[in-house]
Amino acid sequence: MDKGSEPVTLRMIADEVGVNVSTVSRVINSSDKEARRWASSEMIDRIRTVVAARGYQRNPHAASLRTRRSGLVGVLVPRLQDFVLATVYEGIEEAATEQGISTFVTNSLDRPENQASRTELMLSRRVDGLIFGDAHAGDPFLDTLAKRGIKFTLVSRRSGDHISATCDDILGGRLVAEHLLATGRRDIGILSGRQYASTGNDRTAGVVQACLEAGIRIRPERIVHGGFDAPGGRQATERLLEQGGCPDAIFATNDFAAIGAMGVLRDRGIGVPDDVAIVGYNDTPLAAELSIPLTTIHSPMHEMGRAGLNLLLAMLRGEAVQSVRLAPELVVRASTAG
Amino acid sequence: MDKGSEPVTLRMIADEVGVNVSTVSRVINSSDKEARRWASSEMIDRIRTVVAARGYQRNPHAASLRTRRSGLVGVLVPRLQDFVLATVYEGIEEAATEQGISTFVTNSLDRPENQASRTELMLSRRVDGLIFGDAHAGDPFLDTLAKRGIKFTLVSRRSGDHISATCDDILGGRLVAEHLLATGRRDIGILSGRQYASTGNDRTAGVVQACLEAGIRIRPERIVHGGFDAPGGRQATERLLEQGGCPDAIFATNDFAAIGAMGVLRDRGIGVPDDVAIVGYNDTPLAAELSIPLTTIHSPMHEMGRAGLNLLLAMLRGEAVQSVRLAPELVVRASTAG
DNA sequence: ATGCCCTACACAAACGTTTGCCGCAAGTGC
DNA sequence: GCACTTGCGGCAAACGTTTGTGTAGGGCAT
Repeated sequence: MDKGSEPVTLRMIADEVGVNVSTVSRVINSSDKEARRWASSEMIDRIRTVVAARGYQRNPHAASLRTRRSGLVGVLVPRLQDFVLATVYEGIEEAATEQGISTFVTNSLDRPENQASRTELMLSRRVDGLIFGDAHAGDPFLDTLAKRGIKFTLVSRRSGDHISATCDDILGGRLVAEHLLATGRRDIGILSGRQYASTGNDRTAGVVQACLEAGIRIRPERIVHGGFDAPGGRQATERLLEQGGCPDAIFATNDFAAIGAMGVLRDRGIGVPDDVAIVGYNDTPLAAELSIPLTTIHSPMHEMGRAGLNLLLAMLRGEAVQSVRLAPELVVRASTAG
Repeated sequence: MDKGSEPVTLRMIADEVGVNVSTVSRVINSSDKEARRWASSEMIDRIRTVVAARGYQRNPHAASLRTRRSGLVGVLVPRLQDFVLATVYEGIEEAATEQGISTFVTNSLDRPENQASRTELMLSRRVDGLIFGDAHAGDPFLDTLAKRGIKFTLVSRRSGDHISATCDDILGGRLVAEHLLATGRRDIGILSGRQYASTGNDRTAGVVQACLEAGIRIRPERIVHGGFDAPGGRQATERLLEQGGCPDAIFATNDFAAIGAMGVLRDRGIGVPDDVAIVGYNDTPLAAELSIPLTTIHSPMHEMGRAGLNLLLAMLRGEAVQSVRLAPELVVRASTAG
């Protein structure tokens, strides 16, 4: 449309219509019916057509300066390379676009110093609120943030009583345990992920609970921590195997960690699923494409992101909100067959 | 620091120091030496200390309104879930943060209507420039954008004469061909990716060139198109195999497509690398963890992102810039052994 | 005719910066 | 003694919105 020319302003269209900018502003920012409070029907039409004809676009800086709202939210994730968080962010961004707001996203690499500095950076950009995908359990950082009056929600991981949109990971863990027990497995090893992530902790807790209810106790050395990626899964699995015998099932709290685990087992000539069953988590598209298709838990990552953003928006509107817990779903494939 | 109180403004610190806001502004926005043009050394010190003590943060909306520069750049990618583009974006974001600017990123899903609408959305947010990771070869969209005077650069894919930061994909293709030929392969099938992506096209062209120079002609039906993910690679491979016999090597222009290809071969009982060698592209972390570790081309994804942003910034400063072509590197693993 | 309430706008003051220009005093050269 | 620079800083006008308040004119009841 306009070819590099000056952007059209409220005043320009006000002049063209022969009316004050205030009237134009009100008409633009009101619904059809609401606008009638401020202008006659004909005037509304004239303004609307001129606005459309000139291709007027509100200057968001001027508007934000005046209203003290930016329509911006900041998103912190451990790492965007991680398929899971990337998907969650896609959900956030999709919902944000629907609501006419924009998002900044950045990696914290799960390092506290980054979380703090990146948060301040977001705040200096005057975001209206924040979404954290990298919450650390028991970290006072979020508490102090809340005390400063900063609005935020959590996605993927939960922490304390802060509002969050997560998968019901405890239930997810239970589903895994029930499936493994039903298929005759009795000695379950768990790649539990990072100690500070509620995701791995809850999934692990779910397995432990369900096993206990079935009369099976999981020994502490069967639970190992490590990164949520393939190399992390590899290392964790090696530590697991070195600590005395091979379990007959391994639950990786993340599909990528499961892939790393399968690498180790292949190297050692341990058969999957004959010698040991493997279960992942998140139902990554890769899970179905692996040499040995992976049994896993489908988690609503996209929906978690959407919910996280909508919760934040509700908070910003001053509504009382409650955390959202979405349902996981078991997907059985070859890695636990037989 | 400040506990939810009113944000501190330029006027507040000006009043506290007992000086005009203009002076404070100039001191803040100048280097140590430059500031001496506007204030005495003692005054500079006093202003600096008060600014630090009060924790002053410039209001970017007010500044942008005045300067008509936002310090924002928009980034369009096909999909953030894609590891490759996520990594490129990490590079962009990292470089952006270093330069004190912020980025919006959004998915276009490689659909032209999204590219257009998302671009307009970014522009309505008053971005200073754009970075496209989803350029379509021969698409006039970018040309019209350039004609409108909008500044942008391309990453990952190139298109026309627009400034871009890419991997030297033709060279990458040649490296693959040379390796396969050297290890005795003669009949190469290529999963070429999307027709509109220069990445797949250039990589394919590189193979074809190198083979031709070695006196080997690749038949057109050996080149199949498809998605850059695992399911895409699976489908493309199936079409490839149905078109008459199995080649003794398959070059997937993307690691994930290679994984899909390996799935098909496994299903059909075709041995890798004995019956057919497989090569991927990008050297994803997963490549080394697969059941059959994947020979692939390492491409500087992160660096591409950094270069793309720095090129854009140079353009915005009005400098004359040239496209950047980064070097690929062959990584040999088991999938082409023997 | 008076008072009053609508409708349909207009006025103007912010919001917090940046930046062109002006001014004053002290120094400088002659 | 003069004109002239130079150093240091103030003044005020923008940038483009939003929003509280003001106000004409018309209709209505009294």
